[in-house]
Formats: sequence, structure tokens, C-alpha cells
Amino acid sequence: MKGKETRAHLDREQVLAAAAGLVKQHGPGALTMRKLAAELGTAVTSIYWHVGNREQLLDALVERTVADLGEIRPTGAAPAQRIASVARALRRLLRDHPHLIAMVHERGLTERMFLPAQRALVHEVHAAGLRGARAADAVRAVQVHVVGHVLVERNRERAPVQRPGEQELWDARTAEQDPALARALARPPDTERLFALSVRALVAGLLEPPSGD
Amino acid sequence: MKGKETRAHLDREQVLAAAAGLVKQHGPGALTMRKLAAELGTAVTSIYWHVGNREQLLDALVERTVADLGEIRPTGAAPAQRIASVARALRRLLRDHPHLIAMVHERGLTERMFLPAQRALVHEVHAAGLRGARAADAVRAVQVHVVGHVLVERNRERAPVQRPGEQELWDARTAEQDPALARALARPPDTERLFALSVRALVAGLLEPPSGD
DNA sequence: ACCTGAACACCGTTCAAGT
DNA sequence: ACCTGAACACCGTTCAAGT
Repeated sequence: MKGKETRAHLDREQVLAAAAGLVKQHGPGALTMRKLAAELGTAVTSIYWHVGNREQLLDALVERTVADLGEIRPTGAAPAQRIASVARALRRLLRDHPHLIAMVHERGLTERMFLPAQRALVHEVHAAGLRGARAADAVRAVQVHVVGHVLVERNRERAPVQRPGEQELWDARTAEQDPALARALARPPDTERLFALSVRALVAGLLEPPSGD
Repeated sequence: MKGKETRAHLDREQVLAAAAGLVKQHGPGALTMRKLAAELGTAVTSIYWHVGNREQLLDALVERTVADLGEIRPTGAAPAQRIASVARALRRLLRDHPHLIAMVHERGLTERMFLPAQRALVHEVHAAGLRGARAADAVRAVQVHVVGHVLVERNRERAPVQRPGEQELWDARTAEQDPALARALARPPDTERLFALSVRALVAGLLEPPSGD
């Protein structure tokens, strides 16, 4: 039922594939050496021969996942629109690999994961007329914003009903002054719209000529 | 040496305090029921009587930490500056409680944690002239940006040397076109500056009158 | 070169038994 | 009402032994 065929030797590739399957289905926490061994039909200790230990196994898994994330193709005409399109693509990438961020984050491979998006961003930011350190800042600011958004967004989805109940938190003075605001904050946010909107604002702010000093 | 005095009964408060100590010193991962029992000088099973189980213990811990996060006091004259000051304060709050974000995130209590900052942001955004849904969007955009920044920043600090070595990633065409940009991206970022800069850009973009439709 | 089982030091949690 | 030890079902990892 697991599709086990005749097999001369266990393979590093097979171990990684099976591990990837477990992570994909139930998250990194579900990847135990023993379950993995069971899945592969071998002794637990065989796995150690091929991948070292659990830590190194996760490292290899992240490496492999990051490796085939694929390119990012900007769309749109105006520079600001093209940058925003990269942000959208990056968000999609992260959302399509829900367990990746956590693993990457724990392993300190964030920069590595961002590489495709960073390349695209660098190109577009340059096209928008930013140079040198200012361009680098813009690239990083957009990256950071996307990560933050995806993380908060995911948290929302996993815990749909927030425990204190947001409604009761916004009935006080705020509600009197601006009922629409209170209502908007009590409602769950339209994350799609919020993302588009905040990226637009951020990019606009970044592309503007520096004020003052 | 642990300051254990005569004690009639173990107390829920004592359990929480000891647990908070363990988390503060070595992170949530180091909080095991057995270590905690050893710390308290009781049987492991006593803890269960007072706090239910590990999950509920962590819940209580988060609740307590969030409860005494304290107020956020905006500074500055112009609305944009005051909003930025709230962002800075929120960043400081999160940085001062390094283990909090992860725990809160895992528990789906993000909204709850943000409450003090959200109140302050609502007030300032309102003062800046935004109303209703647009004000709510601005508040949320700033929140998301701060979280993203702190997370990426913390990741940086924990893994100071990124494995692929960023230098070699930026020597190609980019370096020819804009050596200063390549150099800037190869260097570790000045997170303090990047934060100030990106918040300023975001806030500026959010406060601007909507363009087009 | 590759696989194995036994063993060690850890976990969280339950439960029946104590006071 | 509160605490206890024994027991269960899990972990990751090491090691000596097999082929």
C-alpha cells in the first residue's frame, strides 16, 4: 500500500523523499526517525547511516526544497507595479510551502530562501531608478514585509477564532469616535486586499525621493 | 541554591513562575515537565494537578506575559513620526521578549499580543486623519511589518553566518551594473536603520491620499 | 559498504494509591 | 484537596555486531 518494491539498498534519495512526504503531510513535527524508518521499512538506525541525524536530515530537506522553488517572473509595466508583482509571487511561493518558513527560519537559511525573489527585486528596483545602498534597503524592506505578512496571515488561518474575541475589545471610546474603524478591526481582515494595499504603500514610500537631509 | 524554602503546598503561581524562569533562560523547548518538577522539588505528576498539562501551562505562561507587557506611549509631533514611534516601541517590546513571539504564534494569540500597540496605532492613525476601513488597514499594515521585521532580524542574529555566504551570490551581472548595490546586499544589514527607513516609507505610503479610483 | 537489534537517556501523560 | 511512584507509549542517538 505504501508502494514498496524490491530494493537492493536503501538510498539517501529515498530517505529524503519519504521525509519530505511526512513533512508535507503533517509538518516538521511529525517527522520522527522512527516513523520514517517504518515508512521505509527499515531499521531506525539505517537512516543514520545515510543522513547523519535528524538535524542534518532537516537541513538536507530544506536545501532541496529551496533549490526547486523556481524563478520569479515580474509582470506589469510601471516599476512600482513590477515590484509589487514580485512581492505577490514571493507570497504565493511561501504560501505554497507552508512548512518551509518555519524550517528555514529555525535553520537560519532565510537569506538562501529569498534568493530568487531577491534577484528579481534587485532587478526591478534598479529599473525603478534606485542605486547602491538605497536599492539594497528597498529590496530588504519588501522582503521583510512579505515574510511578516505571510506569517501573521498563516497564524490567522490556524487559529480562526481568537480567544479574547476581538469584538469586545473595540466597543469603548474608539467605537464612539469612529464606529466604522472599530467594526473594521473587529472583522477578520481581507488578507489579500491588505497585502496588496500595504505593499503598494511601502513601495510608493520607498521609491519616493528622500525628503530632507 | 535554588532558594527552596519550607513550603506547605505547591502553588499554581510557583509552577508558573518556575516555568517562566526556564523559558526565559533556555527557550520554550527547554521547558519539560520533568525539569520543571526537579526545579520545584516535586513529583512530575503534581504539576499536572495544578496546570493541567504542558499545553495549558504554556497557554497560561503566554497569557501572563502578554498581560504585563505594558502600555505604549507615542512620541513626536507629526502624525507620521508618532506612528513610527509606536512601531519602534512595538519592536522593542517584541525584542525584549524573544521567546514570546514563537509561543504566541504557535498558540494563535497574535491579536491578543498586539492589543496595546493596536490601541496606540488606532489613536495615532485617527489623529493623522484616516477613518474607518482605511484606518484599520493602516494599523494592520504597520503591525504586520513590525512582526516581519523582528522575525527576520532575530533569525539573522541567531545564524550570523549564512551558509551559502552571501558574497558569492552577488558577484555576477549585478556587481557589474551596480557594484555598490552588490556590496550593500553582501554586507549584513544595519537592522536599526533598515527598520526606521522601511517604517517611514510604509507610513508615508499609507498616509498619502489614495490615487486613482 | 550497508544494515541490524539492544540499550541508554530522555520525553508527556495516565492511573491507582496514598495522606 | 493535594501528592506520590509505577507504568505506558513515545522520542533521538550510540554501539557492537552482523553480512
